[in-house]
Amino acid sequence: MSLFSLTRLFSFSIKSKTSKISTLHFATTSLGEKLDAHLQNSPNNVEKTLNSLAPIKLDTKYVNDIIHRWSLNNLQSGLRFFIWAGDQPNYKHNLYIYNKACSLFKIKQNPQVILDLIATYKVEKCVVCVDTFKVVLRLCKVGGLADEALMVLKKMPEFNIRPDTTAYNLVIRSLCEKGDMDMAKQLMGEMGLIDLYPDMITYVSMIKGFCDVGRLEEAYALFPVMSVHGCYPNVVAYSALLDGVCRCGIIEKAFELLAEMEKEGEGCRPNVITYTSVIQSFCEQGRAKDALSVLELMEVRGCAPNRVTASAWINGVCMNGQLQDVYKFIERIVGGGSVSMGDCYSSLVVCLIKIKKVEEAEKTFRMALSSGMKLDSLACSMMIREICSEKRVLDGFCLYEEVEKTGWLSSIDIDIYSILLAGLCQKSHSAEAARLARSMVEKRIPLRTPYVEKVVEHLKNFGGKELVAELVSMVR
DNA sequence: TTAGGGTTAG
Repeated sequence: MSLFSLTRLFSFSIKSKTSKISTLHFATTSLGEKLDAHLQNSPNNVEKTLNSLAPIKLDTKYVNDIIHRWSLNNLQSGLRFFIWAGDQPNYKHNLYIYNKACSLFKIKQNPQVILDLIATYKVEKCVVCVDTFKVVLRLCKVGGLADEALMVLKKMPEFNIRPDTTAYNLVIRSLCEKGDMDMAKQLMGEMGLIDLYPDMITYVSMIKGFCDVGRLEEAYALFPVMSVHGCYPNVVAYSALLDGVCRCGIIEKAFELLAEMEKEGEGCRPNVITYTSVIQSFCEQGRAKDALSVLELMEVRGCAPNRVTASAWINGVCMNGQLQDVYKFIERIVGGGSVSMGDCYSSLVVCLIKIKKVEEAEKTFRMALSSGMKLDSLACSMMIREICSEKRVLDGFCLYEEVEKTGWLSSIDIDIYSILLAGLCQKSHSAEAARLARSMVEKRIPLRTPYVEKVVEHLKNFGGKELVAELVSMVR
């Protein structure tokens, strides 16, 4: 089928979509245009102009639109608008918009823009406050600009602004993420010079930072220090340390820490996620026996494992080729009552596919299906996809129909439908293809673009014009 | 939104 006739089939849906988009765009940009005009008249001191226009009702979409426009032709003003906006009452930037600003203003490639911005504030004698700086620091943090964050922090006194604990924490966190622990440590020490004290957030950042670079002893050493300063370690602090200890593979220390957390009681006690992370970490290092000990420990402590715990363990055992242990384990964990058989077998099927034991995966899948287990959507998607990739599209389709009969296929990966349909068409299984196409139309499941031509070519002869048109109108 | 968490494909 030619591209032209395909386009004609599409034309209705495309037209209606475009008109909707352009109206929307127009509505938001008209405000932006107004702002443009004002700022063109007074390009200096953007903030003053913005304040004179206030109140402007800000939301993420509006801010997104403005920074988008200005990043193209007026980068500095765009950045200044962004900083200004982040400090307005009744509006806060979210992480999405910070990331967006980072990429639009090319902060990472050109960190100098941040320093230029501060210099401009100085020259134009802009009215800035501690919260203005915190928006800048947050932008640095999101962009991974630890050194620039530090420079910005050091500039604050020149504006007669005293940084607060949050400002310090933002910079310390940036330095920790960069792995510059010496500077982070130094900065933590400098807080005292202006009568600030590290708080729980400072300490957790430092613990995590030390662990990330393998300086475990220094992470440990923070615990007595923080207690002396009235910051009593909580489960967050302990978990950060535990995570570091696990990643370093120091098994005994991990058990010691788990015991200590339990002993410390309320606020420190490990929970299901704590234990599961440890199990996962041990499994990754091929320590299935130790992972099992953790599982026993959580049972003793009355902390019920969940499907993620089970999955971590099954994954570990499969990767180590100890498949014979898996079935015993599943019996055991399901016996505990907190995880279903279907969840365990779903994880098993996924693992088997990952280690390329596809035949065993299929056997397991069919066995689980016939014993009435509810397999999850990932297991179903991966199994069917795998069968299709072996050129057994009809088998894949039969399995799909079988699973569908059970009534729990609602969340299967929608790409699978296109893969099946295209495969059926290619192999001229016309009756099955038409059946699947009708069911896709009924469920409003879109046909994926790359498969359109192949499917349309075949179905127009066997499925009927109406069916094809409906299918094509839903392409995404 | 100043700290933290867990699995899984293409």
